[in-house]
Formats: sequence, C-alpha cells, structure tokens
Amino acid sequence: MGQRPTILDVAKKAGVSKSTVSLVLQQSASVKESTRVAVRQAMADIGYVYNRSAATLRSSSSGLIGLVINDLRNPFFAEFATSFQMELAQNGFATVLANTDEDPLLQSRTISSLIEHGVSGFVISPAYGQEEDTLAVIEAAGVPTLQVFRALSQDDDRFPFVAPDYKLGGTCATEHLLEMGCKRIAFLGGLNGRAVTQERMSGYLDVLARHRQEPVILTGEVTRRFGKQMVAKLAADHPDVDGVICFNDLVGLGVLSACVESGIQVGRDLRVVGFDDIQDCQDSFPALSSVSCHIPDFAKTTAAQILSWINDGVRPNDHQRSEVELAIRASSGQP
Amino acid sequence: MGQRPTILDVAKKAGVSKSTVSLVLQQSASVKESTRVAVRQAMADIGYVYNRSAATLRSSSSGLIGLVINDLRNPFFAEFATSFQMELAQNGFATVLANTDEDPLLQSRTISSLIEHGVSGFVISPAYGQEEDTLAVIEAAGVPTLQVFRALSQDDDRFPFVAPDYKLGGTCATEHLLEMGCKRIAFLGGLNGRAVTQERMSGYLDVLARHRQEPVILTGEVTRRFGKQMVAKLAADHPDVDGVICFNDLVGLGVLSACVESGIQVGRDLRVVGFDDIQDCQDSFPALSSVSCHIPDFAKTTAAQILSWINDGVRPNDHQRSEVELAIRASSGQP
DNA sequence: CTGAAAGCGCTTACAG
DNA sequence: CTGAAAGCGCTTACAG
Repeated sequence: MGQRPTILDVAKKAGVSKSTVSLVLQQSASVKESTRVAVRQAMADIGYVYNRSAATLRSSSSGLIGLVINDLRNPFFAEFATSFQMELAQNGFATVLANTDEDPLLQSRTISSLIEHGVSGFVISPAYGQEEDTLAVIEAAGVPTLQVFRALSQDDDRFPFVAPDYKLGGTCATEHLLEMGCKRIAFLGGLNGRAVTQERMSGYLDVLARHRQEPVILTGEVTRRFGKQMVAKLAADHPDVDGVICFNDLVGLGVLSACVESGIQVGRDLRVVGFDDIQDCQDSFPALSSVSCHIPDFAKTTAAQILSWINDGVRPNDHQRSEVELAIRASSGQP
Repeated sequence: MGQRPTILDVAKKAGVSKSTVSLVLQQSASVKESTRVAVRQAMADIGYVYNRSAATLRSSSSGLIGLVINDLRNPFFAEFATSFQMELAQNGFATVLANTDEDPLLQSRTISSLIEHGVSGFVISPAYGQEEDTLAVIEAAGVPTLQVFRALSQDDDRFPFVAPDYKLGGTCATEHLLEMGCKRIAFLGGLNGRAVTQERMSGYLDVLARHRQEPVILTGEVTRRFGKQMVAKLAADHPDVDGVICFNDLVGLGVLSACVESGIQVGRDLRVVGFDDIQDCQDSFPALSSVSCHIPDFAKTTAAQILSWINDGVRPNDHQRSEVELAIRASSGQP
C-alpha cells in the first residue's frame, strides 16, 4: 500500500504551505476560495486521506462517541442505538458501541477502554451495580456523559439524565384500561426495586388508588418468556384480572403469544398494554397497544444534546423527561 | 481537568526512561519483572491513562474495527452485531458501528469516514448497489475487510466472504416439510434476484424437483408485514399450500401472526419454517421452526478471522460457508 | 490571507 | 535490560 499521502504532499502538490492545507481541512473561513479549491483538487488528485489520529493527538478531539448499553439484544435498545448512530453520523461523529450485558464490571472496563480511545463523549444506559466504580472512571476522565433511560445514581447530579416520562406512561396506560371497562388491572414484569419499575408502576398505582381498585403486581424479568409464564399464573391466581400493563413490550408480546396459545381473546377477555412501542408492536396479533417513547425522536434529542455539550460546552439539564404517548391498538380493545 | 499524565510523568515517578514505560505498556517480555511492577504502580499512583491516538499515530494500528451493517434494525443483524462486538472487546478491540440502511451512498461515505478514523479492519454486511464505489474506497485504503452474509461482488475475490450455508438451509427446511407430509410448499419473501434469495431458494427448488412438486414462489420484502400479507394471498391464490418456507424469521413471524388472526392452525393446516433462528422464534406462538445460522458462533468465528488477519496477517479463505441446522419447533408440526 | 516552527504523546530503531 | 533521539501527521499560536 506504500505510504499514504500527508498534508505535506497535498501542500506540495497545491503549491501552498501545510498550514493552509490544515486550514482547508478545518473549513476555516480565512482561506481564499481559489486556494481552497486548489487544495481540494490536489487532495483528490493524489488520493489524500485525512488522518484523524494525528488530528486527535494535537487537538484532543476524536470525533468518536461512546455508546454504552446495558442490553443491546433487547430490540428497544437496538432501535435506539441504530437511530442514535445514524444521527451522529450525519453530524460527522462516529459511534463506538459496547454492550455491557448488565455486567457492571464489564461496564467499567468498557468505559476505561473507550476513554483510552479518546471518545469525546459518552451516552450510557447503565447496568445496575457498583455504580461508584463506573462513575469514578468517567469522572476522572472528565468526558461529557449523558445518562439515558436509567440513572446510575438517583441522588447526585454528576451526570445529566434524560428518560421518557415513565410515570406518565403508567398513568395513561392505566386510565386507558379503566376507560375500556377493565375491573381488575395487573402490572407485569420489571425488576422489583429498580427506579424504572417504580416509576412505571407508580403511575399505575396512583390511578388505581383514585379509582379504589386493588393492584395486582407480578414483577420479574423483562422478557417474552416471563410474559408467557405470567398468563398461566394470572389464570391460576388472579382469574378476575381483565387488563394488564406490561413493564415493556417484550413482556407484552409474551402475554399475547400465551393468550393465543390458551385461547384467551386479547382485547376482549384480556386487554393488554405494553411499554416502549418497539416496531414489533405493530405486527403482532393482535397489534400491541403500547406507551410510545418515540425512540427515533428520543435518539435525535440525545444526539443533539451530547453534541452541543461537546461542541459548544452546553451541559444538558440534570433531569429531563421526554414525552410519551399511548399508542392504542387492538390488544387493548380498539378495532 | 488539567493535564492528563503522560508516559513521561510515569517515567519520572517510576525512575525509568519513557521508553521503558512504553515497553511495559506493550507487554514487552524484555522488561524486568520488578521494573514492570514499579511502572504499573507509578501509573496507578498518578492516574495515568493510555492515549491510543498517540500510539495509533506512531504505530498505525488503532485497535478499532469498523462494523458496517445494511440493516441494523433487523434483529438478526442486531444479534450478530452484539455478539461480534462483545467478542472483539474480549480481545481488546473496540467496535465502531454503522448502519447503512441499505443505502450504498451512505455506505461509501460511512466507510470513508471510518477509514479516516484509522480502523484496523472492516467487517461488512453490504448494502446492494454501486458496489464498485464501495469496493474502490476500501481497496484504496488497503484495510483488511471481511464480507459477511452478503457479497458485494460474486465474481471477484477482492475481499473474503463468509456466510451461512444458505442453500443447505433451504434444502433441510424443504425436506423437513416433505417428511411432515406437506403436499404443496411455498417459498415466501426475499428480494428477487439477490444472491441470498437465490441460494435459499435453490435448495428448496432442488428438493421439490426431486419430488416432482411444483414450486410456489412469492418473493418480496423481508418483513413481518410482508409475511402477514402473504397469508391472505396464499389463501386466495394458492389454497392448496400446506407448508411455507420463509426467507427469514421476520417473514415467518408475520405469517404466524396472520394465521392466528385468520384462524389457520399453524403446525397442522399450515406448516411454517423460518430462516436465521433469531431469539424471537422461541417465544412466538407457536414456536417458529427455523434454519439456525448459529449467530453467536458465527460472530465469534468472524471476530477470530478478522483479528488474525489484522494481528498475524492471515487472510481468511475467499469463500466460506458456516454450518446451518434446522431447529424444529411447533410451527412445523412437532409437539 | 499564508508560512515557518513547535508540539500533541506515543513507538521505534539504535546504542549501550 | 534500559536510555536518548527521531518521528508518526496533524493543529496551533505566532509572524508577516
């Protein structure tokens, strides 16, 4: 492959100094149009390729963003990651992606590694556990870091946090099921004690309290499998349940498939609402009602915030909630 | 954050020269154990962080792999990307991920950008179209590149290609349905004319020819939606079809949900086999039989190959096929 | 608006 | 086994 051309070669070819070439590379306004064109032409002629590592070393800005996700096999996160990456790409940033698989140890190691790579910022949906380790590593590096969906620490404000309005989602879903005439509504899935579970559940609990209904809570994994299991459990232990709010769509889709299996008419015998509104919701049978978190918009906003923090030093607000909206489909009783 | 310590600070602290520090960093065997320990200790004491950009500039090896995927919203690719990234991480490499959304223009731009970032290698599941542009960009850079699942060019061997044995998968699926007693088997989905579609279909066609059955082919999108639509079409145009082989699991899952909707008993009235064996197959109702591509294993192998190419100069074989295996579940008639 | 010089933090021969 | 020197390809002040 020989030697790749450098800005020196470009400068020679274009008949200018290498500083001028560098200025062209940085889109500096202080380069005359005609020289700019000449330099660009010279680059094209000799097949010049920008070397970011060299630039990073001098300017300490890599154009790399670290996206660290607790569970990338979950389609919700995969959809977010995809939208986020594409948005960053449009703004000239590349995304270094890492799945931590809910392992806090792997998480700290991953983050350290990405810091070595000189990421200009982090967006992280953290794994639970050993929060201090992770926080300390990031803090020591002083890299702009935005937490999404989950917060490593509820109390302090070391890193801004943005998430959908989980509580409102729980509220809307519950009110909707009540309006549809449900007399007994269960909440399924979500790890007990986690903030996200608490929030989604609290909307549900508030509404039920106002309507003097007793809650039925079956927390647990956030998987299709768990949703399927809970249908049997409901039939056995809580036969009066006629509506369920699921921690997320995976649980909801599991409920749907178990209902089909056991001949329960979803949308009539049992009304089901999921949470997140992943793409699958639209193509299940019946289509799954869900609290939409507007994943693509959320990803765009997140990208915009981390970029303006990096580029313009604008630190996002510490606590932000994005809008949610109930997407009503056949699983909760609409035609 | 002030100045981050450099190897010079470490050297001063440990009382050695910076070359020695560098050798420790590179795990060189020619550093005495005691000095190695002293240097490591000094690093910990002053909070040293390795600066890869500097190392990359000098050594031209970034420790970054570009993973370029045509459709990352498809769970099959998301599962692959996740397994691949985690495997790379275990080997000290970071993954820069990019979705091209089946857009060849975005693909060439993406690849150029990743080359600027100095990726040490590419793994790419390409988008179709303008293949030459993409090939030229990579070739000019001389970056080790492994094509997976799809090949940009069938004829030439510019970049090694590895994929599951699609044809064998089609064969197994068809034979299985025949054994289950199907009298008329359709092939659903897959873009017409694409190599992957051709291959999956050719296994199906061969088996049918041997058994003197007429094929029924309905190519099209590779989505749940398309699968749903085809159930109605089959009922209208090909009521005798009692088995379907789907281009992929998304199509298969769409078929299942439409069957539930229209009261068709999957596994009896209609036997269904998908392709890829994504995780959802296990939790649908009925569970979806599928040609397993062993995604996690495939990802591991891919990672190993690109790494040994980069690290040891071992270029993978030009055409490789990985094993597939039919996972038989209720949708094709097993209990 | 453009050029000459220094320097970012490493690795790499080369001595010793 | 360790040290002094050069250099990777850029950007950044600083002159002019």
